[in-house]
Amino acid sequence: MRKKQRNFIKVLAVPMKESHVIKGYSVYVPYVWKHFIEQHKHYKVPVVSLHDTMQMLLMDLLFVNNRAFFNPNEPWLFSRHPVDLDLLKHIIESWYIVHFHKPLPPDVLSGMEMKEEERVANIVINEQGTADLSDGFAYQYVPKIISVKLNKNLFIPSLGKHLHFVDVCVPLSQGAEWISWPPEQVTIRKKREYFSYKVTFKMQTIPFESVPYLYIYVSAVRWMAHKASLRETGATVYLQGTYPWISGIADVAPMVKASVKKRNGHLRWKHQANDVLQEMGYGRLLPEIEAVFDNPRLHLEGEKNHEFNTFIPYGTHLWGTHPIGAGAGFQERIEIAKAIAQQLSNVDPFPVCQRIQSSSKNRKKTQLKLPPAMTIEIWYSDAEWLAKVKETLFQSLDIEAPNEQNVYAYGSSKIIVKERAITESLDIESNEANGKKLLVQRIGKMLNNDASPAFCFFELKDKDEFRHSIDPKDFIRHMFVNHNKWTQFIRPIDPAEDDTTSENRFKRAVEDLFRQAGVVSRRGQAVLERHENTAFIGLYNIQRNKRTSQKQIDYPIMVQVDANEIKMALPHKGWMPYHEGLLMLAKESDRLPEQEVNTFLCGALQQVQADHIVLFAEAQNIRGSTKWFQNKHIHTSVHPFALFRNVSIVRLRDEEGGETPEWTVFDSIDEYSEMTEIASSFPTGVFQFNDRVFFNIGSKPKGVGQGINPKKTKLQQPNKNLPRSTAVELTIPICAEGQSPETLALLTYELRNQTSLQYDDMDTLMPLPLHLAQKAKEYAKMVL
DNA sequence: AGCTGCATCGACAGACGCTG
DNA sequence: CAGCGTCTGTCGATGCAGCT
Repeated sequence: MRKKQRNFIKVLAVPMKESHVIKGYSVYVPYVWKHFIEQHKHYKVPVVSLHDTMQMLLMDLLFVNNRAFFNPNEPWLFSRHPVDLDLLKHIIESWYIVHFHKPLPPDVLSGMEMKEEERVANIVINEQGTADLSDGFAYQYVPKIISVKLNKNLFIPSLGKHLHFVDVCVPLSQGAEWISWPPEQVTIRKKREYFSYKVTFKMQTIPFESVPYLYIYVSAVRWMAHKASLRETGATVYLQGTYPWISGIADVAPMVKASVKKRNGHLRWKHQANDVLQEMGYGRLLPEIEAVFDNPRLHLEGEKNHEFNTFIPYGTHLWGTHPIGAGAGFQERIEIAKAIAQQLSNVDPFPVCQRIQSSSKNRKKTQLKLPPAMTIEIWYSDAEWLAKVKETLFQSLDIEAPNEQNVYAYGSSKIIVKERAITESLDIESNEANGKKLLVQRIGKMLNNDASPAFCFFELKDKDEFRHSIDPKDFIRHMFVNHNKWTQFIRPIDPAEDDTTSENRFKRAVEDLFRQAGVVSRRGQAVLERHENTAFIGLYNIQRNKRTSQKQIDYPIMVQVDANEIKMALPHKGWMPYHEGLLMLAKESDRLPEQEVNTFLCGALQQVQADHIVLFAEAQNIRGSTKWFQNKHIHTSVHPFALFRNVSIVRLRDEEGGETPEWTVFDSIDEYSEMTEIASSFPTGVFQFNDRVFFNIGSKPKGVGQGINPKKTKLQQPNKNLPRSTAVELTIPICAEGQSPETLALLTYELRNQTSLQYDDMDTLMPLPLHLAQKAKEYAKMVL
């Protein structure tokens, strides 16, 4: 049976058409206090710690302004209700004593005042019709203020009940957050487990949209019910309880996020929060955090030993896995978002995006396009491993039987295979004084001044197994690059590994080696040949910091794919074949001054011979070095490459940092009018948002999201992983003559869809030239 | 104009859990 | 051998205001 195609998606984003006027109460930094803090420069007054403490103790605060000490026109604290100044002073004084072991001098806080105030967040629209907010703080406090006003008692039809949400006081930068409380309970393996639904709100602008949008994300928080131990040095927990100084609070108390730190193997509250409370005269209000981690279930079951219950959300920074699967159910996710959106607007405010269809069909090529000549060296220590690599290699090249000369033909390409034994031990204790030098010597000895270009497989243990010795991977790659050799590592044969996993491992390794030689999938080659006179170019800024590289690297590269060749351009070096570019990258990558970036890009573009050039760049990567790609600067006619008439530009923005919205799917516009969304799992395709912005949903690896019934709620399938398929936002500001944003959007998807040799059965997140550019990063200079 | 201290922000890393 | 999605924490770059 043919699967019915879903033709519409609805984006879970609410347009914020009106400017917001917020009435509240503000406290400004008193002059004496500001002066006092400044006098204490030598102390490094940890203002952040004070702010975190205040946010934790004064739940009513809408925000704490961390910059207030430097900006006398901005309020320090902003609250919906009048602030109890005596209490505030008491908190500050107690905090000071705990941190400095002496009392705050008298009168430092005497000038503290509270006043009623309005803040205005106006929507300003630039000449391109793109919205921005007049008040820079608005991106942070508007979501908070909107969320505070909403009714949090929501009826969720698929659950057949109401969910009650509580506000979570989070630091200003994290937007706004709700948690459903009491938590949901499920029984897994005869044990009771807990989770809550979580809603987060974020303000986002979208190019060429005259209004900002409030993105609504619905996810799940899985609470730890059994002993929790930290893998990392810190964690965030949720606190819920009654402060002694607050009376008559709502039926369900709000929550606060608080930080926990691990020092010398022991857990403690960050900012000495409990000591501050004790200093205030309330005793140790917060529970001993180590006891909470030992038995979190006590707190979830509401046993009242202390004023505050503490809940530990599961994260990968904790050891072990959680019996409940990640993610919220598809049904509830939509229903929760809808129940919220309906309060913000009378009509259904979610924008609807229609699918755009491509009519073109590709015929898969039968052969891969390889370089004319290729030498492949296999560096082995285990004969069985060597045989396995050869077998996999021959399979990929359709070679029936090995011959004695080890020279093979594939299409018009000549392939030479060489076997080379790893004769030196590369396992050198990390405490060996000259360890690194020794390593370089030994690798050099094996290479024996042979600088003939070759693609090399190298048998090497996993990183984990070099825990007590130096990991030679970077040294090998570096030395090999200097001898014109590309490296592909493959782990030794593991007897515990099952056959299919092992086969896949070797197959993917062979494919990744071919990728380094600039080989694309059969389907990818067909796509490129259909667009014969078009050059597809990915712009990518390689960034590495000092932790992973000798020095900081900030280096733009370009990767061009067309029907004939895959090329790379480097600053001051121009275009060269992709594989040569990789070697060059290892030697040349550096910091390129910002003002030289555009010279490089334009210079390289000038040498491109094609009827049509399509440039791809990832927003989060490129907008730092080329400001034009930022939302507020992106433009439909003025652009950095205006010299070239035949250029089209596609900017991609992915999910990182919550920059793309969630969505839901449905079949037809009739269903839309009846408001009957179908919570489905994973459609793919391109959906149009406005004239120049699209959302592209790519396919997932097979099996991700399988075995999930989208009609069932999380409560009905608690142990299933319910992934959130995200969309990539495509912005197409510039179209060459004869091109339209629609055709370019479809083209972009075509270049994501099964074009990578290694993933020829699924989509890559980025289109082929960008994908290859990102992959080149591994060759940028590294730590030695 | 250069320095200092604090704040924000983006990139990155590492982990799990699912997958091919 | 990899991918994506999701989470957390760390680091370095950058930006700002005030001081010298």
